[in-house]
Amino acid sequence: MTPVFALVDCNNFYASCEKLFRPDLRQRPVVVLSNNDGCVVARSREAKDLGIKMGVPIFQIRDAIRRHGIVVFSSNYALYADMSSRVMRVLEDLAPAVEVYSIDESFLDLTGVSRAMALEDFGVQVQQTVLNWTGLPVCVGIAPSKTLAKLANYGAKKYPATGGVVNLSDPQRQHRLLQLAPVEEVWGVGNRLTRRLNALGIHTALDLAQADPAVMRRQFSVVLERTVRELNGESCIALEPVAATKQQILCSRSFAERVLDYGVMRQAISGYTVRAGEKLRQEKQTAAVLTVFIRTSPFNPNEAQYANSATTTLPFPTDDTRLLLQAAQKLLKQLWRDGYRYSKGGICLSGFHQPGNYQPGLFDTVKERPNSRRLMAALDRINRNAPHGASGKVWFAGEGVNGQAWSMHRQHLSPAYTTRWGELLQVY
DNA sequence: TCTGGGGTCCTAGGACCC
DNA sequence: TCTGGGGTCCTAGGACCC
Repeated sequence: MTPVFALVDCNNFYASCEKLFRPDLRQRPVVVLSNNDGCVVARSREAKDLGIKMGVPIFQIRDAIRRHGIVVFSSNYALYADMSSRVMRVLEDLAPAVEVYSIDESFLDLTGVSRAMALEDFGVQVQQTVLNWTGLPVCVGIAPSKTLAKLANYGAKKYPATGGVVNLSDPQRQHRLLQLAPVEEVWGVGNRLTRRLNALGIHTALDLAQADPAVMRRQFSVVLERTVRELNGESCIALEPVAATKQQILCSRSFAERVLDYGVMRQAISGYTVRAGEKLRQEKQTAAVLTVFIRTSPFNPNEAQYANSATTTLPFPTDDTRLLLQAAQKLLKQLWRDGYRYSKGGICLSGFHQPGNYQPGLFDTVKERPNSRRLMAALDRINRNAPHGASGKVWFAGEGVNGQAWSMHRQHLSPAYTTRWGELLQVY
């Protein structure tokens, strides 16, 4: 049976989440900022229509914000993650198999559904149900490959006459949309590839679909060959309903203010390390490799630049924050150079093993401390149940105890409407 | 003055093996 | 003068995604 995929994608997801709890903003332009209130990462329809570009630094559009009364939010990931899981639960109710692809997108397996009902009707039903049950608008693209389903979704968003549902099962409709779509809209074709493809005279998705897969493989890679095949309706990328286990865990932040002091940097890196350890234990993994990196801002060419990273292999894979902290602090000491205005730092864990599933070397003498497992579990339990803010939490001294000058700016944060009792929406 | 965070996969090249 | 062939594994870097 030929496979059928749907891509369901929330419209302007972060902006829609913010609007959901602020009916007064229904017709107003809204933007959501990245961490640290740095740049624009989501825009409502109205903000897009005003020409606000994705990724633009906030300080460059201060005028437009004032002139048009654009409403600005800091990103509120607790809210978005919660709304996301609500949407995904609805989709899981409706479709036989779901692959959660990102915070605001899922692929559905609709193979065989057309025997029961028209695919367009199914798409509309998905759209209506998600809207009714979560309040969030979505678009649906349906096609015989994931790449075409993405493109169908692009069509559904781009052309309002579609009502937000596009079914590309029919080859003639495929052909028409491929002709209209610029090649950079194809899933897997980014900036660099677009430039190289344009140079070869490939400008539309149709041009790419008609290219020779073997030539694309030779000149580019097996990835692009697959894209070409997928654009022709040949499914090469399967639905993966079960999320693959992670291969790395990264924790990094830009600092609210430039860091010049080693002690401050040490606190920041320690904080990221603690957070990475929590994520690691959530994943039920242990890590054997740890990388620390620090850098100055690359945006100011007049300033002295320094960016460097250091990696170490731990004596054995561990999820014990104490050992991660030791390793991270040692690496930071190697990396640190006085006299720079650091803008960002972070740590990355990799080389994962399942706990207890590791073959030590014959002459290894170091072992996990006996209380490690229970201590970390207790730590996680306390911090998970602690009220928000520092009170009631336990932490490592290395994270620092007083005001953290490096921690994020979030000047325009909305309440945690759905995840904190104290911040429930109130209706008078 | 001010520019996000967290991931994945592929490839080329070097080290090393017999 | 003239120095093989075939393979694996690892890593860094580059591309992509949202």
